[in-house]
Formats: sequence, C-alpha cells, structure tokens
Amino acid sequence: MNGRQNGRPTLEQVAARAGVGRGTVSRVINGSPRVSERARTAVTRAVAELGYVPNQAARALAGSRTDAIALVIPEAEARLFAEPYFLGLIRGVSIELAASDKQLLLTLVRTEQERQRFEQYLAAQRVDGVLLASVHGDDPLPDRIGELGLPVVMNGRRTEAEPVPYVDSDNIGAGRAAVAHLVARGRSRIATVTGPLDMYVARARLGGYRAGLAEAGLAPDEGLVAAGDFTEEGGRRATRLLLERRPGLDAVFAASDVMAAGARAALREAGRRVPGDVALVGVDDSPVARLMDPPLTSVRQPIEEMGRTMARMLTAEIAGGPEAAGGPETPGGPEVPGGPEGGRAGSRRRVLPTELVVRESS
Amino acid sequence: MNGRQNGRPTLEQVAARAGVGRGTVSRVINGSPRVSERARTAVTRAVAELGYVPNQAARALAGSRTDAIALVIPEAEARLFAEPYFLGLIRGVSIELAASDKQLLLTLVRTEQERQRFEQYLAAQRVDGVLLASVHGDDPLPDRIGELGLPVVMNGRRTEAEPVPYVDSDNIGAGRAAVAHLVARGRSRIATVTGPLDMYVARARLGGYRAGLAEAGLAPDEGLVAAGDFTEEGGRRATRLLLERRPGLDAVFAASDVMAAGARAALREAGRRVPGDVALVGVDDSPVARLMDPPLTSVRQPIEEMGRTMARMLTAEIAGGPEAAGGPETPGGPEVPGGPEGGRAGSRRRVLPTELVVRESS
DNA sequence: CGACAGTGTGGGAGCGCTCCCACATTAGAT
DNA sequence: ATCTAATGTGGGAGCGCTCCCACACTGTCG
Repeated sequence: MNGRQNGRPTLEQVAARAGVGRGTVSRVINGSPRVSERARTAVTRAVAELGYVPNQAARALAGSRTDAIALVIPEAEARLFAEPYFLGLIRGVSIELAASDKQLLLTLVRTEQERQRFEQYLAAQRVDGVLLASVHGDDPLPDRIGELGLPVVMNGRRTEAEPVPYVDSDNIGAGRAAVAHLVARGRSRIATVTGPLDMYVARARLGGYRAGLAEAGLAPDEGLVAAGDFTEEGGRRATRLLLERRPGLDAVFAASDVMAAGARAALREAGRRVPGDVALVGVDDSPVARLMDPPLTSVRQPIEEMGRTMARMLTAEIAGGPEAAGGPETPGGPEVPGGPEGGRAGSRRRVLPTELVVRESS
Repeated sequence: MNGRQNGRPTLEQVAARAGVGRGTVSRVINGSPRVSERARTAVTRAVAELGYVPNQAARALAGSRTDAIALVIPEAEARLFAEPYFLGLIRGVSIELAASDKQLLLTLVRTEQERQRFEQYLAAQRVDGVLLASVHGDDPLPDRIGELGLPVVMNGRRTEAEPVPYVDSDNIGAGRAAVAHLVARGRSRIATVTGPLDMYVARARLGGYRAGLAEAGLAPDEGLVAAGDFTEEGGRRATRLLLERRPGLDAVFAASDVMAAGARAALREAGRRVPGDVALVGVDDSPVARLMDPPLTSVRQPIEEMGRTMARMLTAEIAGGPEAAGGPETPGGPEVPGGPEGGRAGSRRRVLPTELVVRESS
C-alpha cells in the first residue's frame, strides 16, 4: 500500500548517514551547544537529504513533554458571549504558539461528562499546559488541573483575588471610560445594563460604571441599574425596565455590544432617538458594533493580545520548570523591557488596558 | 510536590494488580472481544482502583495512530468570512469528535512559511487525518496531504469538479431560493452583490441567482450584477454602483450577510427604504442578520452540520483503512463523474441543503 | 610527568504501549 | 483414542526517541 509509516526516516538512519552516533544527532536536532561544528554540519546535511522529521510520539514518550497545549472553551459560554471573542483569543494564542513551535489543542466542553473526560485526557499526558477561557465563578477545574501538576493560565478571573494565574482586561477601566465619555458628551442621567452579576466580569464593569459616576460627581441611582445576561433579548428587557423606571435617562452603558443591540431595539420601540435622545455605549467592539445603526461607540478589549499574553505566560511557566511553581521565577529569560501594556512581565496575573472606540451612537 | 510523571500507573502495574499479563490488559482496554469475562472484570477493577489512564504517547508510538485530527483554517479567510462561521464549524467538528474520542488540533495558517511548517508537522505523524476549511481555488495543500498518505476532507471545494473529498453547502440552491422568495414577494428588478468570483462559492451563488431568474421567467441583466469581496465595504461599494446603473432596482441579493449590511448602508444613503423600496436578502444567517434594522432575511447554511459531516467522513476514512477508499496516490486527479448536488451517503463528496430564513427585510 | 579538568562523542537503557507469536486449554470431529 | 480447531492468555520484540554514563581525546596545572 502507501508507505505512510515505513517511508519516514528515523534518527538512527540519519546518524548512519552522517557517520555519527544517535546521541549526536539528537543533540544537533535539539540545539545543544556541545557539538562540534563538523558533526553539526554533517547531521544537518543528512537531515535535509533524508527529509527527516522527528517523530513526535517517540519524543513525547522518551522526553515526557508534548509540545502541545490545550485551550478549553466552555460551550455554553461560546454561545453567550459574542463569538468573535473566542476567535480573537484563538488567533492570539495561535500566533504566539507558532512562534514557540507548540501545537494548539482546542477543546469545547459541553457537559459535565465531557469535563471529566477532559481531565482524563490531561492525565494521559497529552499536553504540557492548559489555557482556560471564561471560567465561571465556582469552577473547580483550574485548581484540579493545578493538582495534576500542569501549568494553567485563565482568561479572566473567577473573583477579585484569583489564586490561579490569569490574563484579564481592565473591566473596571472600561466602565469608567464609558461613563467619562458620556459625561463629556453632556449626559448626566446615565443608566447601565449589566451582565449576570454572578460573573466577575459583570461586577467589575458595573464597579467601573459607579466609579465613573463618582468621579464625575454624579449621584448614584440604583434605579438606573438593570441586570442583563449578555444576550440581546436580555439587553432589550433590561432597557425597557430602565425606561419605565427612569424615563428621563439620557444615556445607556451596556456591558456588551450584543446587549447594546438589544438596548438599541428597546429605545427604538420607545421612540427614543440615538444619539439624539439617548446616547449608547457598549463593550467588546465586536463586528456588530460597526454594523449597527448608528454605529456603536464601544470599549474595545485587546482580545488578541490577551490570547498572546496567555500563551506567553503558559509557555514561560512550562519552561520555567515544575519546581519553580511559586513566584515569578525569572530564569535568565530576556525580560521584555517594561511591557508596553500594563502588568509586569513574568507576573502570574496580568490586566490589559481597554480602549474606547467612539462612533456615532454617543 | 505531587509527581507529575512518576505518579501515574502503567499498564504493567495494572496487569500485576489484576493478576494477568500485559496483553490481556491491553485487550480489555481496547475492547477486544477475545477476553474471558473473568479477566475482563479483574482488569476493569484494577484500572478503577489505580486510576489508570493509558499514556497517549506510548500508544501512538507503538500503534502508530494518534487519535487526533487537525483542522486547518487559513488566517486570511478567518478575517474575511463572517467569523461565527468558523466557530460553528469548530463546534460541529468538536461534537462529532468527542463522540469518537478523538482530539481536535486547531491550526491557523497565516503565512506560506507556516504552511510549510504545518506540512512538517503532519510528517511528524501527530494526526490521523486533516480537515481543511475554506481552501482557495489554487491551493495545492489538499493534494499534498493526500500524497503524504493522510486522509483529508475539505470544507467547500476549489472547483466544480473537486477530486478531494469535501463537504459543501448547496450554494446554487441558496441563490435560487433567495431569488424565488423575492419573486414571490413581487420583485422583478432583482440585483445581486457577488463574492470574489475567483472563489467557487461566489460563482455558485451567482449561478443560483441566474438560475432563479430564469426559472421565474425574468430576463438576465448584467447591469444588475456587481462584484463584492465578502466585506461590508465591498458590499457598500457594489450597491452604490448598482444603484447608479439601475436606479429602478427593487431587490438586492447579497452573497453574504456582511455584504448585505454594507448594501443596507448604501441603500440608506440613497434614501431607499428597506423593504419598502428595496428588499434585501443575505446569506449565512449570522448573528448580524438578526441584529440589523430591519432584521435581515438570509439563507442559512447548516454550518454545524457541515462540521459534523466532515468529522464523520474523515473518521470513516481513517477507520476504513489506508487501502480502501480509492488510492489518494492517483496522480493528476481522477476526473470524477459524481453528480453536482445531493451527494450520496458514504460518498466522498457531500452537499448539504440550505434554508431560507425570512425576516423583515424582504 | 602524572593528575585533572574540560570537550565531544557513542551507545545502552529505558519511556509505556501494541503487535503478534507461541503456548495452554478446552471442545468437538474423526 | 488422536487430530484439529477455536479460544484465551503471557510475554518478547519492538516503536523512535531522550537521558545519561562511560569513554575517548585534548590541554592545563602543580
């Protein structure tokens, strides 16, 4: 039949061809410095001539490292959140991983059963580390993985003081920026549609909203706060409620673009004009924002950058060795000179800045 | 200090505990029928007691199968296409793979260099098969993978007569359904904004549009056809052009929702009302469609189902053995007679039906 | 002129499985 | 009674690597 497995040359064959021993070939391939120039060129040539590619399974078995990491996305969230979010994350992770020659294993976890299967999977030593997206407040998975001895980095955090390493965006800053912008535009009766308050991200954005009001010297008014659930329908309902309670509101800060779309619909129903009567600001700067009518002012999160940062942190932790688990052990790695973004490089938690994108809705 | 690699029990230990040989444990784990009931229970118990999980690397090395497949997404496309598309695809693939206990390896390919690296990767025998998303007309990758002896399934096809196994949606039917619907709504001057015509998907949708006109007894008019590029801006430009050439048009069929959003904006600029003056239909039924104003009538593709089908086909081909399923070796590509639409079950090409979702824009 | 560090280097000893051959054991056929 | 087949079973022989020990060879120092 086809020579799918018989055809590929092995390390041994390369060694024979180069006239050296297996050990030397291995050293050359893995970039060890303790190889003579003569041997190195001979091996490099043999590799090229034979088209040799190291067998990954053998490598993993012998060396107990797989050069792969898993990215786990809870399926339920994938529907809730604006989907481009995850694609952006994946893209960021992927870019960074390509640079370090690791592979990305994507796992969508739907059910509890699948979650358990995933733990089994981890136990089968198929990955060197795990990236976790949008973890819920009470999810024990991050800790479990840690117990297995595998490095983890989460996207977002479960609580304010999160023990597991994570990369988050500055959600408080997002709320503040939105409110500050609305105030600058002359609005003073600013309402907000929040996400589900059992999620840290929703609480943080609400906190930012409140801080923004305080900084502007505006009095808080609980009547101007309504809870949504990150869906369009939820945003619509919450906005209707707000209009009922506070007909005089002149701005709405929705904690996501999708909810802002719902708010837009509710405002239209109520005959309010945007931005004439009511200014509108969302969060995410998703494609939806650009396509809305009028285009939506939104707070952008550096999603791709978050993905990259996560991958970088995980890679560092993997390389940093299993024993250095504790602190920001900096093993001679070329530290990025004062990271362009917030948060110290090498730290176990990182909060990236958000950015307001102004469009016609405000 | 928990032992990451030392702690895990091996097959040998399970064998000892169950009082049987390694071979028997292996048979039980892999579900071989040639095991006595007695041995089976003993092994099952030992496995449970020790919390044994087979080491995947060892399995792959000894058995030369990895239980993983790769899904390749060209990065350029990921930006162009409505992104939810890929998430839907990933979801479908993931669901089906979970059922067959395989793992999903996601690869975003950005550059030519990365593409080569990916080929290297495949040569390292890390996957049992490959899924290819949105392949361009002249991409040699599918054939290359076939030459490596790896099963491949593509999403969409490069040309009408595609030699490599694929799963596509009925793009011709999509165009026809859109036109038929518009005709039923009393429209007769129906324009279309196409995708880039070097892509088969764009040509097929245009073909469906033309077929639809013919079936309705409407005369074709090239002035009613303008090329877009699957972006919003492209849709906007193309629509402006159409309005200039044929101010009397009363409907637009855009070959994607995103382009429909662009068309919507152009129509608004020109003072046309939707659907009053001009009816609008898109393709994809993406979240954008629901959020547009008015909500967009759109032809839905069964994306998730496409993902599932692809995974199923690939799994079958992997299981079917390298010798079956017609030699991928055939150089030059066999001219395949296969009928255009309605692919047979078990066939190497499959075209799934699309479905019109009517909303207020038409 | 020995003792002693370096450097490179070969190759043995696994890593934890699957494959498969040889050997029971049993039951049926002759 | 012997022969054959069917059924279970143990365990050797790898799969293709990495790790690491032992052994050259160089020089350098006391």
